[in-house]
Amino acid sequence: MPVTIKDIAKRTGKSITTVSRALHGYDDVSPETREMIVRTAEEMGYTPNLLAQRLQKQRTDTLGFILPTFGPRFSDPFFSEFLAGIGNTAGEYGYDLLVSTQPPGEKELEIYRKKVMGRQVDGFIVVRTRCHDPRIQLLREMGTPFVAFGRTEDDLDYPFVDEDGAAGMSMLVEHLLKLGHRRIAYISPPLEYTFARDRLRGVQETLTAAGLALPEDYLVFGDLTQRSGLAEAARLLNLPEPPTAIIAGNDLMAFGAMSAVQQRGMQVGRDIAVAGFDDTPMAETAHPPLTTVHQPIYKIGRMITEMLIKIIQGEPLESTQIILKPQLIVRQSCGE
Amino acid sequence: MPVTIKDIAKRTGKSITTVSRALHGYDDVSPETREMIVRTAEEMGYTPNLLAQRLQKQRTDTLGFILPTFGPRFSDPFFSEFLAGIGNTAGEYGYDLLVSTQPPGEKELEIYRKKVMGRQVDGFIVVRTRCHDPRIQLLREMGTPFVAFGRTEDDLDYPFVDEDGAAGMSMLVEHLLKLGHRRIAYISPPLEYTFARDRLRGVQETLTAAGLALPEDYLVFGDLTQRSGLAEAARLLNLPEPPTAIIAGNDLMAFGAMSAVQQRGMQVGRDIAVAGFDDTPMAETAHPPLTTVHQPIYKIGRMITEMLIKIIQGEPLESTQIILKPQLIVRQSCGE
DNA sequence: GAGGACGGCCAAAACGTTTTGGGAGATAAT
DNA sequence: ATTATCTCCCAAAACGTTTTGGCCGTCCTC
Repeated sequence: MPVTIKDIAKRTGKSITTVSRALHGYDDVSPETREMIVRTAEEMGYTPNLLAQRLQKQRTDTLGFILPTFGPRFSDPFFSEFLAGIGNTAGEYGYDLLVSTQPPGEKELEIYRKKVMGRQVDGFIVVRTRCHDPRIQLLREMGTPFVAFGRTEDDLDYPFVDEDGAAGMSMLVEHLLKLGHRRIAYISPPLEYTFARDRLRGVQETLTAAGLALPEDYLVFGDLTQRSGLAEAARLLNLPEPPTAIIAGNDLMAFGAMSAVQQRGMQVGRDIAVAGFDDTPMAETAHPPLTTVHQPIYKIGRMITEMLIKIIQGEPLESTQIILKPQLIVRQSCGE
Repeated sequence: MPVTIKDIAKRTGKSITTVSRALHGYDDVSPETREMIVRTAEEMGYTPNLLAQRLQKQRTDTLGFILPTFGPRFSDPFFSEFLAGIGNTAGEYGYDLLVSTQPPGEKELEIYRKKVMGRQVDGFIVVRTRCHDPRIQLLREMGTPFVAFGRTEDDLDYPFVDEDGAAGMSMLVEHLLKLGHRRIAYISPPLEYTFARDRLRGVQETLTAAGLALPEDYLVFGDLTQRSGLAEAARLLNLPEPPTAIIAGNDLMAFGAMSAVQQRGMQVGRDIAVAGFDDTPMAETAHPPLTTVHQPIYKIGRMITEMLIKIIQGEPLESTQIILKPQLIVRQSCGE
């Protein structure tokens, strides 16, 4: 039903070859013929069949991205922003984006394999790397181009962009120390994520350097959601000697922690300090506005996508392993 | 480089046809040959080339979804949840999901057209319909299967799922009236969206029915972000006679409104009531927990995807236009 | 006027599948 | 012995492109 190149050939009386070449601006077709072909193609509403094009070209011009969803109430500002970054960039470069949703686990790898081996994508974007990330190992084995957001702890050589979470936490802890806090607790994301270890290390090292430590009961673990931030903060506040400052491993848990504080009638920023990590858009308009470490998620999405496209196209990269310096954003949630 | 069906044929000494048929379980190949072929295919690590398969089958098994992003700091829990719904469902049914990001406007329609005409997708999911939605008109014209989240005001016959926003707002307003509120303000999303008119109508009609009205200066407009909720609520609170209750057209703006209230040292739920719409996961853990109207976004994503797949596969639908009854979720942000 | 260069065009192969329409040989029915 | 019916298999066409290699004139050059 749709118009093919063959239809145009028939209509113009030219060969398929000539039509194809005319439409692609080759110079071995005369200007008049080209003009004529282009015009009829337009009239007939021709759009190339991308499947056929790709089969022939042996390239898909498609990037793969697997969204690690957790349960139905999946809602993380991190991902919408990141997705916007990679989506926009891919679009600008003429690439499509194939998105799958899959919680980490067994079937996850199967999807990666199938998309690659089925030649559905030219490359992958991997997000939220884990310490020993099977996805990275698989992609390396298969020789598929990919770029990751985050490092692993295996000493693998692969392209990534990451933010120096340890440095970020360090800045944050120093800030709190300077404000006089001595009892600082930390709600950590699950340690299977590399960024979680990284951030925890930053907290611990900075405290140690200051002659303090992170006591065992001041280190609790959440699952990155607001709900768990609330629950864990509540536990911290119930301690016989509760902390005067709570750092959360991401903004979402920090918001939860703020709610926990407020639920007991205390005031965030005055009675107790709360800080996050990520600087999601909500951090600015929360009450009180959240002190946090900025992570340019959108920009990282763009960078990763551009790197991946360059790799796919065989262009050289200036640097394949980029670690961004974090930036501390001081707002009111830790007081003055 | 990758293994093709031809390689298997060569290795097994059978024809391409037989290999293909064996792998698809046709019964005109003997059990022994089939077994042998399947085994070697596995040994050789064969994965069918989906491009070729699709070109031949004239189906893509892919659904299209265009994420309407607004600027780099795009972050809306609505979309992550919706995306999870459609992504999971598509995956279960063996469909891929092709996601583009594109702000509404000129180029938007071009993308829809290209994906359809380029035979990249079998159908589309349209989200956040507008009153006169050019996307719907285009898709209808092209005869592409699609299902929308939301209605339009043109009287077009197309499949959709929507929630009865007017009824939801009605319940919310009644709740506030019952609590004694008489000065109720509304922060509306842009009226180009059908759901915005719907919700506004619900607010106005219910107030009118109660012998009240929505005065002009109590009706303000935000852009669905938390930031604009904060700004507009601030304007409302600056009025000579400020409202005692603020309803926001979505949760995100409600959170902003809550911040605005708290910034002036007032207490949400005691000094002033704030309510939202959507019941995003954050509503539950905000402080105070937000009274809002529940919208089962994940489930709607699932429903829409299932409907679309049925349409594509030519199966009959029980109902093509579904309007869900909303549910009021009373929490503490409007007091007792 | 022979040789070469060039401009404009095209047939055919290729990409990796699935499907169509048989065909060969064995067994069963007449 | 002929015909019919299976069982197992295959060659070739098709899906819609791009690319390869070459062909046929015309125009120039010596």
